Amino acid sequence: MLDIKFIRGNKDVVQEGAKKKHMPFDVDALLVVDEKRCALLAEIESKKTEQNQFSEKIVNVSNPAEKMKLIDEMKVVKENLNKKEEEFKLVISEWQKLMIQVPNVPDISVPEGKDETENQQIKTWGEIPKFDFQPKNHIEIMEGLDMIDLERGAKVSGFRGYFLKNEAVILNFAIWQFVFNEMMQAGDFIPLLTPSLVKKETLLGTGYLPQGEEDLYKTQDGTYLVGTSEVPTMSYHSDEIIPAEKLPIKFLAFSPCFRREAGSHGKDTKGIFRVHEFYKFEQVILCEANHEESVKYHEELTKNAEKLLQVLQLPYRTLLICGGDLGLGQVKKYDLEAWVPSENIYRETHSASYFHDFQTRRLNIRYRDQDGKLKFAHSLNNTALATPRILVSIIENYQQVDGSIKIPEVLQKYMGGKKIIGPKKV
RNA sequence: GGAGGAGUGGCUGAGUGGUUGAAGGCACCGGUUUCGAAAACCGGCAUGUGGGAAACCGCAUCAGAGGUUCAAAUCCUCUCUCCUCCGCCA
Repeated sequence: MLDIKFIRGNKDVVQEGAKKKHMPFDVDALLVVDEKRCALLAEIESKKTEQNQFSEKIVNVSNPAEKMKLIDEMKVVKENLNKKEEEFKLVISEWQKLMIQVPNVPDISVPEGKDETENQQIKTWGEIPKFDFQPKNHIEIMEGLDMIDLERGAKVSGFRGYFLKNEAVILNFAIWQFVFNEMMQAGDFIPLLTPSLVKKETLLGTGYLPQGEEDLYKTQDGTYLVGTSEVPTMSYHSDEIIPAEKLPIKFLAFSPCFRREAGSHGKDTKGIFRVHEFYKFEQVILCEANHEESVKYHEELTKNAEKLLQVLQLPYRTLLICGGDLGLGQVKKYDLEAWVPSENIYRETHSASYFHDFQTRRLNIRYRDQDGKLKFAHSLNNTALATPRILVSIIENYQQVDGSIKIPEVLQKYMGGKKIIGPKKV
């Protein structure tokens, strides 16, 4: 959510921002409603002043007849007030509806573009592996080593269901250990194991609702399954005033993640690249309300993730996300994509964005500034690592001609020194 | 799942229809005192929003939403959260 005062004073900036994000939003329409709201509010307030003054009089009058007369007079004032308040209810609900739809203004450095096809590659790292054999995809490799059961996954869980088996499980645990240890060394992150079942407000607060309803699983109790631990983690400090000296607060959050993938029908229907449930370590930062701070930590979060891919020796590239591919609240976003040999392309593994105070305004997360003023903090987040998706890249890049998989060096110590998975004995 | 109890400012805690944004205490900030500190004493101390150059003034806020009333922290309804007891349970 943006500050209405900011919107009033910078209506062109906000409108241009929406345009850059290719989001249909009419700032003028909002401002018309806002004006109505302000006018009605002023009217109601002056009527209430009158009412309050009358109340005071009524209290101080001892003569019963006079008191009755005043009360009768008040009834008229009250009736008028009620009418205005009914009117106001309609206006305010319209206003609120519009307010939560105002897109945050993208940074000046965000490139123009209508959708993901116009994102800009700004960096590549690592050497794309050359195989002297036809590389298999992760499904073939994993099935060949009895590491996955997709058929039974579908039988038990439905479309996009999967079982990881045997070494895949060990590898997965090794990755978690690795990520956790690396990240804990990387900085002052507070490890957090979060709920994955959350209340609606958390999703509104982080900006996943109202727009993203169809991609969320909802329970019969009105709660939702999160698509990322960013949601509970950001909500952790909601409605709080954080002591300024505690900022920045950095979380390394972990949770299962659930996504309906409603907008991705027919995409990546095989394997474990796109699944309905997965696990993710997420980096979340709350910092002072200052653009430079946000930028600084955005780069830091991105570097942390890059470091993990580099240590895993996975070739990747960094994308600067264009306006049309940004979310409602995002100011700027980098995606990291790791190399997938079977498809001969890079595919997304990380997404780093910052929001300024868009989320904290909705979640009411504040701190007291040096000059004693309460301010909404800034928020940012980035993936640390998600499984099983990262397995796709690891397994495909590390595959051997005999169908076995070399284990990335940094993971070996988490797998009892094992250096290779397979090949399967016949 | 059943039966009860509770939710007031940074904390504690009074307040059960009428100058209550809310007593008292603690914490915090300023001052007096002191060589300095502690103690004591004096003063200040919520947030949001509208107006104003400012002083200051209006409105709202006592978990949240709605209702009753001329008037609600106080009465009624629903929701949320917490506590106690019983049942069930990884």
